[in-house]
Amino acid sequence: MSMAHTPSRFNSPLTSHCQNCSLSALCLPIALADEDINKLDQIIERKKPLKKGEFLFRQGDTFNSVYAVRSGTLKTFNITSYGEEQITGFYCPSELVGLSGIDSNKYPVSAKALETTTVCEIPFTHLEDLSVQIPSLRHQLFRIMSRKISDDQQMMVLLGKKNADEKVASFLLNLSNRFKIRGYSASSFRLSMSRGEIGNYLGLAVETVSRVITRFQKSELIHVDGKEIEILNFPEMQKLIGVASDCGKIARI
Amino acid sequence: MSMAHTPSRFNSPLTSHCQNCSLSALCLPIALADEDINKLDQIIERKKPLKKGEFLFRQGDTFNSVYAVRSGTLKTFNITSYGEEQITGFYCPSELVGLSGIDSNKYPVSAKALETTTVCEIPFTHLEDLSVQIPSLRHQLFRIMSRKISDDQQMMVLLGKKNADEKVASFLLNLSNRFKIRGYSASSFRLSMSRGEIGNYLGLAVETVSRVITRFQKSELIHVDGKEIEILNFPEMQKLIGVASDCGKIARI
DNA sequence: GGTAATCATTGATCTGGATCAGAAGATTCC
DNA sequence: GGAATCTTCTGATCCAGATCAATGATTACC
Repeated sequence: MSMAHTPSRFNSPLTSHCQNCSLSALCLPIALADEDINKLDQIIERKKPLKKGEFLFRQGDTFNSVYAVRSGTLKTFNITSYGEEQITGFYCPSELVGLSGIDSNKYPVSAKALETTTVCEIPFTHLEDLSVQIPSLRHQLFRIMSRKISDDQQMMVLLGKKNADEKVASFLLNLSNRFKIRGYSASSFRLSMSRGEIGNYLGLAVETVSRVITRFQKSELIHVDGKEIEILNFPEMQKLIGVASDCGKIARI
Repeated sequence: MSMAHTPSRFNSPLTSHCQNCSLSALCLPIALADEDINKLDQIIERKKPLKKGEFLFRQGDTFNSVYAVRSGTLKTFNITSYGEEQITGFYCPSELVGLSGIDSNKYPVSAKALETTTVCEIPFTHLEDLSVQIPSLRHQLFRIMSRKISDDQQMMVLLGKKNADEKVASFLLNLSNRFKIRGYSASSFRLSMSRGEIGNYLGLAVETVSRVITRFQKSELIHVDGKEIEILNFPEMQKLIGVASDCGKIARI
């Protein structure tokens, strides 16, 4: 399945194998033996890049694979009964899209590229088979799904309890953290989604997102230039979202 | 690990093994061979009932097991930075609690009984081991986690885009459906949670929940007597939440 | 079985963020 | 390169649902 001899598919010479991929430390094969990485490498297909606005898959399509983002950004979304879109997630490099399709064998959401985006396609039946042979891969897979569940639940807390300022601050710090984890700057980055998409995701109107961002800029929490964001005052931003490191203790009362 | 000879643990004679459990068709072992159900039965511990208000586990506790609800209801919740509780889910019989703890090896939420509740404890390392031996169990486990991810995303749509009427209607129909699946009446059931807990879960004030329920009753969509709910007009209720069976098509535009 | 505590309901008022409207910037695409 | 189409921003107005307040109805607990 490796692409090395399949010219019709996209294949950057330097990252055409999991071994050489710059994301290898972040992607699935954490701490896999060389031999195991080879096995994983065998089942992965590197697809040609998606252009902005192209679909990776559509709500209702038959589920066959999960996808690891290699570069670029994707959004996943539902279409509500009135035909409007509800964004359920943004996916950055090294993140896995499509896990929600396992249950019903259809993707319950659509996935669309926000900019030019490359992904690795991982046929799920192969991944499942491989997970039997490689215990650490299996455990990693359970962990990734578990992580997704707890992240989504955090998102439910955000949507249900937080006000506009807290929502936008949480969003920016969450992105910052994801960039940091993969070695990019935590304080300075580019938003690949529009204000409208941010609002849609956070349950806010575009105008509100715009106003909050302007307000944050005026109070020198962040500096904004179009889609370029710089976080100037981390402590204040964190105070805004109420970083509660002592949740466990409070819960104990 | 079977409880048959361990008097210190709760053990109803009729449901002390997975084979005899009335939930067997709903719980994990879908379509497992007898021999496989036996293996699963070996690792499961039947715990003594939780009384209303007791914790199954607390946010921050070390993760060891997932739990299948056998009778009663649980809620899971986070404590926000201001010490208020945010409910992230309700769990009915045959549903699995605790999956979000796999990733960090700690439960990221607390789980508390809403009424007298019995659970089966399933040590996760055993379950993982067993999932290697029994492919259908492994696949079922992936499906359950995948299902949880798509359900939570539906919940995000609800919290982000729906108004009070739609939220309450969705909540009632969702419960109705879960009761129906396990063979209880879909139209008549008892709410084990308070109005306050419903509001907390849906991102609404208690008063709003109360008013919506009263309004639904006045327009003869439902009949309410305290915690007893009867759904009188399913089509209208479904219209309210916009059952869109043609989402896939709309998404295609 | 009686008192305290919690829960549910209803009414009156207030407000955060939605909606409407318009005016600049950016992008896209012939 | 310029018209058409998005995107962002800002101001004015409005409203769904929060908050405040008060009174019954249940439930829990000595």
